Amino acid sequence: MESLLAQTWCKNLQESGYRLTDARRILVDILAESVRALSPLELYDLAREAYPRLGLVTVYRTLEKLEELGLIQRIHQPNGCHRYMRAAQGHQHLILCTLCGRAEYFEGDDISALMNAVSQRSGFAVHDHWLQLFGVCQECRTPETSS
Amino acid sequence: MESLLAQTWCKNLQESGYRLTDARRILVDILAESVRALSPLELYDLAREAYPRLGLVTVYRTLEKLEELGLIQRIHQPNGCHRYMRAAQGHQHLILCTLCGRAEYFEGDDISALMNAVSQRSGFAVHDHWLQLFGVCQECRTPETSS
DNA sequence: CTATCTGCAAACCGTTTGCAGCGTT
DNA sequence: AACGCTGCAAACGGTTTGCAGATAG
Repeated sequence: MESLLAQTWCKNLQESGYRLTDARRILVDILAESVRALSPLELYDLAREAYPRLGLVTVYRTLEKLEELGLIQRIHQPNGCHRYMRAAQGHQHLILCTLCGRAEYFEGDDISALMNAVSQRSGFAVHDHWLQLFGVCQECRTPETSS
Repeated sequence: MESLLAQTWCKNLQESGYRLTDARRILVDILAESVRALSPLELYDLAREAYPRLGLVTVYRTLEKLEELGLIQRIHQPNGCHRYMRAAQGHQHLILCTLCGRAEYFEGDDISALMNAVSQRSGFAVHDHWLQLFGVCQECRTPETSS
């Protein structure tokens, strides 16, 4: 039931001094497994199927800890709401399906050259950047073809 | 008092069937002039210096109309709050000072190649993208040098 | 004169905090 | 047994909506 990634995350939580509870195990399980970036509410609904007594607050507090440990990351959307997804490995960027939230990472590293150029020209000390694509994933475009 | 850009925006508002009120004139004036991306509350405070009876709600409603007309655009920040700034001309991207909100546009057009590549590889139909840099502007780095 | 715009108050939504009791370690 | 974690309820901050009166056209 519990994926390898989920197990790693649980161990990571414990080794960081956090306790391993039923609520956390279930949330970690869903997040580690998901190909979609999930909003706190979506995650809450999914988790409650397996664990109905879960509270929304616990979802927020767990997301906070997982993000702090660098296991997941917060993803911004045009509408202002946030979703969460397993963290990028190294220098990856995200493409997000605006219909279902499916998210995939890709590499696109020529950004650093651009950052330097802009840094020079504008006088800004650039210390961070967002590169994120939005679109519609294959599954959402071909409704009945894939399961 | 009223910049050329502000005049254009006012005319644009009127031609779109909106009425030109004192509140709108002042808000347009500040937004068209500003080198900083402003939060609704900042804009409200600035505008109230000239027009104390202004309500925050009017600020939101005016921002909504100006954005709808494509004159300003909503800018997302890491913390989740929004700022507003005159809209990009053509294919420009933004660099934002995380201290004062100063914002400048730059061109960086090789993004479209990347978009196509990712589109092919992932099966997503990409229809939008964010490229935004964050940093500290010259003025914020050298406090007393510039006025 | 009419329709739009305004400001106020109150609703709203996602998120955070305080607290008493429960569960891990 | 001790402390962290949980769920509830209530607070919070940014934004939106309903309304009666003011104002642009």
